[in-house]
Amino acid sequence: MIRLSKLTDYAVVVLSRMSQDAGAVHTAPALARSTGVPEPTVQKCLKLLSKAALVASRRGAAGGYALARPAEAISVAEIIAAMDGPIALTACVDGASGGCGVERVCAMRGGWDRVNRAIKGALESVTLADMAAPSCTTHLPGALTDFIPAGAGN
Amino acid sequence: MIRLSKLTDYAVVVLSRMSQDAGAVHTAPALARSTGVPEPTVQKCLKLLSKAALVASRRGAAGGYALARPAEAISVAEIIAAMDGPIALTACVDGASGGCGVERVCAMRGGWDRVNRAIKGALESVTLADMAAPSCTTHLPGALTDFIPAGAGN
DNA sequence: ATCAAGCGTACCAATCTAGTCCTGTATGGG
DNA sequence: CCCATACAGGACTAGATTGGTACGCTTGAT
Repeated sequence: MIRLSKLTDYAVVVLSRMSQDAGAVHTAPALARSTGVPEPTVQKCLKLLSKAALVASRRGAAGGYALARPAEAISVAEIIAAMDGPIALTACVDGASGGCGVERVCAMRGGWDRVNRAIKGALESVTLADMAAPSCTTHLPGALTDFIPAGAGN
Repeated sequence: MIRLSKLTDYAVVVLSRMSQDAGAVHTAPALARSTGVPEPTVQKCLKLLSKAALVASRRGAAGGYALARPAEAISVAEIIAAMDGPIALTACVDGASGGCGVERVCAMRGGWDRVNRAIKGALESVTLADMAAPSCTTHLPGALTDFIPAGAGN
């Protein structure tokens, strides 16, 4: 399974929570309370997100975090890149020239690159607004089931 | 980084090596020698691949492995599924109902599913033949660089 | 019968991730 | 002016996952 780190998952949750009051300043403890994610983890997420300039931080007594951009302008690809680093499938890709000792392997990097680009495109086409938005509307009981194509995911 | 396991990477290498003599029977030690991948690892890969019916195994003294299908009929998605299991980004997706304890999170599963499907499509569109073939043609220098999001510090 | 080669399982080691905590710094209110 | 609040940054620990290895068993040709 191609695994996405939990931190990224949490980040999406936190960001989508923030997008419900876009422009408002949210403190880390408040976000932890409203999302159910442990507070230290929320802080860790927000720190990484602020480093990536996806959220704006304000220090001090009345401080907190706010979305740096509207939710429509934040892609899932950016969130993943902020949390997990560059989006790449293979170790060969991220500049590790010494990593893959087998040289003849590299002959197929072009193929991986093609896959990588397709995946990146898929991730960029989904915004935070898409994830957070009328979720309750689409999230009917059982709606998820037929949302998944037959045989997909396996 | 969305990480693909090394086993999968090795599997592609081994399979592409086998596709150079499609139809022939290759022994695990011979494949290990010709690819540079450690022999036990090759064995592990081939076992998983034979379980997934991507390669046909032949036991006994003159045994070995052969591609079960022509390289054009084997997609990267199948290889990944054989090695790493179902293709899915989040833990929520693969049937783990108790996995994500935060219920309000699940409101956005529809969004993840959309991403998952796009990724799966991308992986299915690339075949083993595409990976093994004249890849050097498509592997332009720098093509990889602009794939990685700018400022995505690891 | 013997030997080569795959099959299966279990096991160990290394790596990576998740989660926590601590110390510092800035801001605003009393 | 002082203190409480909240972010910033890093270090650290525990856990899980993965990669790699080692055994013994089964199969089939010679």
